[in-house]
Amino acid sequence: MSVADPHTEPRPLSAAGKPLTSRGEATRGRILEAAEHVFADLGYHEASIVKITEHAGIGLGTFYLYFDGKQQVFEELVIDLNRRVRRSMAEAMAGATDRISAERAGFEGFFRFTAAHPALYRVVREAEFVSPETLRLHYMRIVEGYESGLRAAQADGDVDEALDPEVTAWALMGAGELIGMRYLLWERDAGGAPPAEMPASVVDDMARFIRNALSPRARTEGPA
Amino acid sequence: MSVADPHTEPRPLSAAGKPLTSRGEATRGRILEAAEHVFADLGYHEASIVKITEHAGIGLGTFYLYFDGKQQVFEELVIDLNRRVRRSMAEAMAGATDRISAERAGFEGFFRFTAAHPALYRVVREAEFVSPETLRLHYMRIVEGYESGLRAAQADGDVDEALDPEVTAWALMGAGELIGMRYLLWERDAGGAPPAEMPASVVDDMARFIRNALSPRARTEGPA
Amino acid sequence: MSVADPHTEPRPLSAAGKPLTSRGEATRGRILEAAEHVFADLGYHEASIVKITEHAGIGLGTFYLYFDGKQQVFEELVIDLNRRVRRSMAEAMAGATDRISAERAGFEGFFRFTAAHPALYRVVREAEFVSPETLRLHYMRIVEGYESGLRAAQADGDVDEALDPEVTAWALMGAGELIGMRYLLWERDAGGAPPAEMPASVVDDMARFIRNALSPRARTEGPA
Amino acid sequence: MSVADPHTEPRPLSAAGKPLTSRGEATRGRILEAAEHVFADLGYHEASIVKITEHAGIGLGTFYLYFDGKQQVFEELVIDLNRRVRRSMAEAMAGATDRISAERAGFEGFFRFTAAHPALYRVVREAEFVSPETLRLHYMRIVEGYESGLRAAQADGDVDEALDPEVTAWALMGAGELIGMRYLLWERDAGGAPPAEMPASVVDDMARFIRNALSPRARTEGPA
DNA sequence: AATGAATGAGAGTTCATTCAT
DNA sequence: TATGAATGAACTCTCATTCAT
Repeated sequence: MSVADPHTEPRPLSAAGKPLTSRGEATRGRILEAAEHVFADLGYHEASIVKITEHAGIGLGTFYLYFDGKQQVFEELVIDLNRRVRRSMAEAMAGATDRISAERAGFEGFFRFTAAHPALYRVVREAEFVSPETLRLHYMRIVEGYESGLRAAQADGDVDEALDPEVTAWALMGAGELIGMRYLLWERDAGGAPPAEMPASVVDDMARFIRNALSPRARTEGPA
Repeated sequence: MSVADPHTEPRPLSAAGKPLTSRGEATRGRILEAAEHVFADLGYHEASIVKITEHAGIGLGTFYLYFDGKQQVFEELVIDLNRRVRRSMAEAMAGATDRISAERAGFEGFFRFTAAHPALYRVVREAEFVSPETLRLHYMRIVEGYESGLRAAQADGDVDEALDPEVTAWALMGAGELIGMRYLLWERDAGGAPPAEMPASVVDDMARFIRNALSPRARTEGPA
Repeated sequence: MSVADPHTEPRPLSAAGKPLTSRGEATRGRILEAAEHVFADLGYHEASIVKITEHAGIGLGTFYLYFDGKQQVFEELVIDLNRRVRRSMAEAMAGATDRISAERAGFEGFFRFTAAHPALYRVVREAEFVSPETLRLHYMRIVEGYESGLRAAQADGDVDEALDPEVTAWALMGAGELIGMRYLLWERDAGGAPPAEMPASVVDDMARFIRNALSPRARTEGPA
Repeated sequence: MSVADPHTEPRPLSAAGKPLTSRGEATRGRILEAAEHVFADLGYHEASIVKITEHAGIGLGTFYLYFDGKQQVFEELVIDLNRRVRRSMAEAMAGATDRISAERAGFEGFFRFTAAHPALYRVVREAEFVSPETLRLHYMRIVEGYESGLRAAQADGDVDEALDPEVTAWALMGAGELIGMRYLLWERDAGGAPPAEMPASVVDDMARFIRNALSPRARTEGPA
């Protein structure tokens, strides 16, 4: 599993499109932090601009100096989240030597991030209010690096050549995401809180599933 | 892929908990139809009771004779949707003789349903407002039959014994669902509309992925 | 304290003004009983026709066969209450020989009734929704007998001739009523419930107050 | 008759609990004025927030910046009314030299206030919706000063020692209140409007009643 | 005589957004 | 650059009343 470079820098502008002073940039940052906190806590619709600005310690009107509205700040947050997920995955995969262990490491990175920000991730997944385009991009960005990684591995003979890299990449992404929802968000431990990290056994089972699915196999049968 | 029996019948009651006359039952049905339409069109939050009752051609107050509120109709719709998804899958799998083709058929049934009701399925997946319990149940119901099918197939030697049936079932569910989102909801054809059915090539690629992941393999290496 | 004869009979008619059959009369009675119960429990505005008919064990529409609406059934109830209050007072005063003890007995009758139906009495007193005319009549009916009783007692030399009978009657009525509110409705005993009867000491204190106010006095001073 | 000091100052806060700017304070004041007008005109239940804000000439949402809801403005109004009643009574009693004339003056102050705001006073008295605690406090505040005044006068020998000061205070309060209702609210003059002030003769009669009730008397009989 | 499904005006309340300061 | 008072459209929900059965 590999992902596209998540280190592209954002370009901070005011809502009117003007470049920001350093003071303005600081205010903008505080709003984003507050927004992440509030959205994760309350979900998109329960969150309100008043709550965000109160949490940020600024006046209500100030919000509109930096953002066009609720939806816009949310979309920005999704884009940022996407960057962070991909970074978490990229870092986890950095030391891997072969394809199979890289895959496993990638998912570990993904699960680690989800476990660290469960509420935030849930809000994004349940995002009727993110524009479909943004949501599609969110997945696309993660999947596209994955897909080219698979292609390369197929060329090296590390991954079954019969698999379509695109469909396979989406399938694995979906598998990983639902596993994350199932074991990190919907599972409650004794205290009622979601577990702090993905159980090792689940990661092992997932890795075995992936290895099965991907590794080249001696074919004796005819085509599917 | 197998699913728990989706043919359990609902028992229509008024909001006050009383049994319905046939006239009442008809009205209730019209509300549900209208609600499905409106939710699919607008999503949960943009939908409103007024829009639903207008669409149903009834008075506003009538809605509250049959449902406690917006959330309750929605949850009822999700439960109904779940029943229909499972029926669609069960029917598709009915004729399959071996495990691998049954799996493929199950996903074809799933994709067929999603393609037929793309907006509705999207609303359910993006469902911050469904109670987490309902959402979890939605997946659980689908997955649990799947899981026991895997167990049985493992006993018969048709599926790799090294796989954990639970994790595998969730992984495949997630894979199928995201594939559905990707190729049915987010893909737009020339006319801007989502495609009416899953392209055959994608189904083939998915089937190959599943066969790889599940079929037993001669093991020469040690454990992962 | 004396009161006008409270034994005048009501004339049961349907909402359309027609005389009732015995079956209809029974239904009407059940509605009135249920209404008293529900109004006392919930107050005027929290009470609803549905609750009343449910309590009466009849259909919703049936209510409108016997009453014009919510307000009408309430006014009827107030009139009935008035009759019962006056009866309770009249019975208490029946055995009294002299004026002073008759006064005391009258208040005891009044307090006894209030203690037996605290919620109902409260609802009537707090009756923005009773037509002002009905409310005025409620007090008038009680006070008018009182007033003529005072006049007679003045003629007999039992009550201070300098007092205006009308003003005095209203003053004593108000005194008694607020004492009732204070010690029966607003006072809560240990268990949180209002006391079941007026404490004897309060009745004694009240009686002393009345005796002071009413009994003729040797006048040595000039006029007030 | 004496009353506890009614000059304590209120501290205006927004609904969110924040201190107000002078502009905010002005708006809040306009809402209160409008609310008093509308409540007095229509009673509690017929009054609505829309009517209040329309009368105040402000937007609907503005109301909720200053008050939590209908009930809260109303309770605030009752508290304010209570303060004004007590002030009116205190001012009337200020010049009185002896107890008896102080009592009379107190009632004159009370009647003057009721005559000036008849509708408002009626709404308060008929207040099923004021929390019982608030209503009880309303009376308590007036009565408690009254009661201690009676005690002091008993010590000085100006008031009959045999009377219980508490019961007597409530009795006189009730007497005065019902007299107010009777002659100021329920009495209509030729033009159909309630009289602008309490007729002097009624005040005289009331004063005589009070003097009788309170002044010490030579006792030759045994206890009541 | 009795029913209860249907109605819709109107209630209280929220909150993203504007704009004068 | 920052503010927060003001706005009003839109929401969910209630319930007295009607009327076809």
